Formats: sequence, structure tokens, C-alpha cells
Amino acid sequence: MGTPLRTWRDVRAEVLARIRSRHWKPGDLIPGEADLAVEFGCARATVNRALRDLADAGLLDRKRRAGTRVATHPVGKATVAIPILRQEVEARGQSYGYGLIAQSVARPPADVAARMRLTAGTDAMRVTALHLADGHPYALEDRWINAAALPQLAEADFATISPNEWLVANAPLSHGDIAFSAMAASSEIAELLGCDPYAALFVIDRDTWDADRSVTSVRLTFAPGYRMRTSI
Amino acid sequence: MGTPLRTWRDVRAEVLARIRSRHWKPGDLIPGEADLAVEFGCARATVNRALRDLADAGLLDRKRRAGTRVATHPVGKATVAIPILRQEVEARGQSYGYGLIAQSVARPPADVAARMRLTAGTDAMRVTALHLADGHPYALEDRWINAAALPQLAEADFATISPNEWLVANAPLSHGDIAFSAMAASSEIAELLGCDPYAALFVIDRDTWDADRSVTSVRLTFAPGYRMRTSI
DNA sequence: TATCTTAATATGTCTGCACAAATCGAGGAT
DNA sequence: ATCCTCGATTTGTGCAGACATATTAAGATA
Repeated sequence: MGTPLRTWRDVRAEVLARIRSRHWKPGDLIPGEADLAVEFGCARATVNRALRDLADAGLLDRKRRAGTRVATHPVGKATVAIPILRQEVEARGQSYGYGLIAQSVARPPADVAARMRLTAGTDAMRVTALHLADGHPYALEDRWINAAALPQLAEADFATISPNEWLVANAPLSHGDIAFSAMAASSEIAELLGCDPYAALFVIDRDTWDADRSVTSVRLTFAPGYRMRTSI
Repeated sequence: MGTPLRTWRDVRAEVLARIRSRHWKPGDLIPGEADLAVEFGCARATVNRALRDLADAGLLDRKRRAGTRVATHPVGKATVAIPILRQEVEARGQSYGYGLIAQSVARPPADVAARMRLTAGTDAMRVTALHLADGHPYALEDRWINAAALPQLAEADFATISPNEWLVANAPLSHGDIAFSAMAASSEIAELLGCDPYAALFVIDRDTWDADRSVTSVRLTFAPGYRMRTSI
């Protein structure tokens, strides 16, 4: 019993220490908020804030009436920064470059149309572009955009601004699905990225939605050696 | 001006709607908490909770005195579920299998020793194991464990339990660094995973720490076709 | 003019209280 | 025995007020 823990960060630190030290083990039921508030010498709301934060981080499981338990599978999630290419390159101290490769309006292939839930026969805009770091290929962007969802699309000039940045500035904010995978370079991609065919490349696929309407579907293929990092 | 927004989720939804509708555009300064509380007919704490949540999600930038702005680069982060292989496989409705390939105590190579910050000449335990889904190779686990950080390590029987699960149950909770990348299969790995040499494989590297002491460093190499998904 | 000090302001958080919502278990009805 | 209802328990959240802290802008000083 020491000095009172005044802030919710103090409380969080103390609870975290007890979990880490295995004083409270995975699966254990820990005391209720009211008890902890008394022990720590603070208000219940403060304890609540601390425990809620740890629960958000996946370290605690909380249920009404049932109480709070230490999570059995403690390290469940990590937040990764979805790369915004210009920022990422510039954060590495390199100069960012961008080049449009192709732009057209075409019938998307079946898999893309299905992912975007476009009615059969609908056209979409396809933009292919290359992102550069210090003049070297950094990532290849292959994007389909649903023109029906973006009235201003005609005004966009993807020769000077990347679709990524244009969409950030002009598309309604929305949710989406993201998938990370590895893919062998096709000969086309190898040529564009300046790497060997069959090189192992890191790939991010992202589908973005405005309510139930697909806005865009993009694949970013990174040059060999790319690593996406995070910490927990 | 409608019925009062009573809950912080209501407030969050309303603010989100204004952002999505571009009523408040990226970069805009939005009204202060007190003003919004009056407008919405709720307490400032409720508005605070809602705005804090949106800021955590990366949709708002908040600074004391400066106020709250709509984020210029709206979608910054996503939480990914760090795969716990057994759960992941079973969640797909497949049967999970596990097999120990090799276990030894050895001098880790320079890059691993450096990552784990082991003093030169320290030995560590190396465990190599294969995770299976419906009997097919799913992921290869190549792990180094710092015995000095884990007294009970001698009791572990990695022939029957995977290092992953044993560590979850026995190691103190800790922080760590994670990196995702793509790698071409070496001939050894190709044989273990039953894929072609040079196949593009998804790789997760994870270093785990207890305070400033390295606990374990692991590389998970997934069989071809693996995708790690999330949504924002 | 340049720099330092001070006040104003917006967010951050604590407190104490109240009630809401979820959930579990006991006890009663069928 | 089975099902249902109801109360108790625990977390979830709202509110009003106060103070803390960061940051900016204006004013004072050199």
C-alpha cells in the first residue's frame, strides 16, 4: 500500500505490472473496479478508464457481472500504420517520386468486379502508377476506381497527383478491407520494379467502401526487400 | 438541430457523418468540445469521449489550445490480429497439427544475437517446428529463446506443445517488434513447406522483450497463398 | 527589433454521484 | 425436472464541476 495512484495511467501501469509479473495470471479474475479504486485511492471512473484501455489493447477481457479477467491469449493485436507512400518514403529521408504508367476506362476483370460488387458490365477507371524513392522503384500501384461513386473523378489529373493522394483529398472517408500477402514478380512487374522475375514481393490489397458502395480497389506491390513494421 | 444526442456513440456517429459528408473537410478546425456539447445537448465529457475515440482511430488530430482538426491523412492505422496459429487454423474450420523438427542449444548467428542483444558468446535455445492445417504445412516456425530470461524453460516439452503456446502460458507479458515481409523459399524451406523453391512466401519476424531483456525471436514463414487480413 | 513573460484557451483528466445494461444464480411455477 | 422470473452484481456510461497541462498570442521588457 503506497502513495495513491492518482492518474489513470498510473493505474494502468500498476495493473500492467501485476499482469507482467504474473501476480495476476492469464485467466485470473481480478478484483472489481470498486475494490481497486479503494486500494489505489482514486475514483472508480479512473480505474475504469485504465482497465478499459488495457482491454482495448487485448490484455484484459471484461464482461458485465462476470468481472475482469487477464486475457488467456495476451498478445492478440497490433496496430500497423497503413503506408501512405509519400510520407513513408520521405520519413526515410529519401526523395519521393511518382509517375503515371497508364490510365484507362475499362471493364474490370471478374475478380475485381466481384470484390467491388459492381454490376456485371459496369466500367471502371483503371490507373497504374509507380512510386519512387530516390529515383528507384518503390512500389507499383494498380488501382480500379468506381466512377459512379466519385462525380469529380473527371477533374483528377493522375499525371501530377497520385490516385492515393487525390482520393484522400476528394473521397468521402470510408471503411475498407486490407490484406497482406507475398507474390512472385511477373515479368511485367519485374520490369516495372526493376527486379528479377520471380522475386518475392510484398503485396497490399485494399478495398475501400463508402457505405455499401465500392470506391476503389487497389493493389500495392512493393519492390524486393520491403518490410512493414510495427510494435506491440 | 434535432433530438439531443445522449450517448458518446451518438456523438461519434454524428461527428463521423459530418466528416464523411465533407461538411468538415480534412484540415478543418471543428468547434470546441464545449460548443459541441451545447449543440448536441450533452455533457462535455461525452463529447470528449467521442472525439477522443475518433482521434484514436486516426480521423481527428487534437491538440490542446489549438483545437481539433479533421485529419489530413485520414486512414493511418489498422489493427491486425497477430496470428496465433492454432486459433487461426481452427477458425478456418481446419484441423490443427504441430510437429517439432529440431531443438538444440547453440550459438545464434550474428544477426539474431544482435537483434536479441545477447552478449557475444551466449548460447540460446533454437526450436524449429512445423504447423499444419488439415495435415498440410501451414507455417514454419524458427525460434530462438533466451534461456536466461526463462528459468522454467528446461521443463518445456516442445515435442507436444508449440513454443508459441508454451511461451504464452509461461513467459511474462511483454512488448515487442514485428515486421512483415516477403521472401523467396530456400530449398530447405521449400522442402519443409512442400512448395517450390523460389516460391514467394509471407514472413513474420517477431522479437519479444521483457523489460530490456530479450525473451525470444521468431520467424514464421507461411506456406504459399497465405493472406493476413484486417479491416479499417 | 528581439526576447521573455503572462494570460487566455482548448483539451486532458479526476471526482463523486447516478442510473443503465448485461448477466448469472437463486428460487418459484409448471 | 425444466423453464421462467427476478434480484444482485459488475461493468458501462452520463453529468456537472473543478483543476491540470499544453500551447498560442499578446503584451512587457531589454
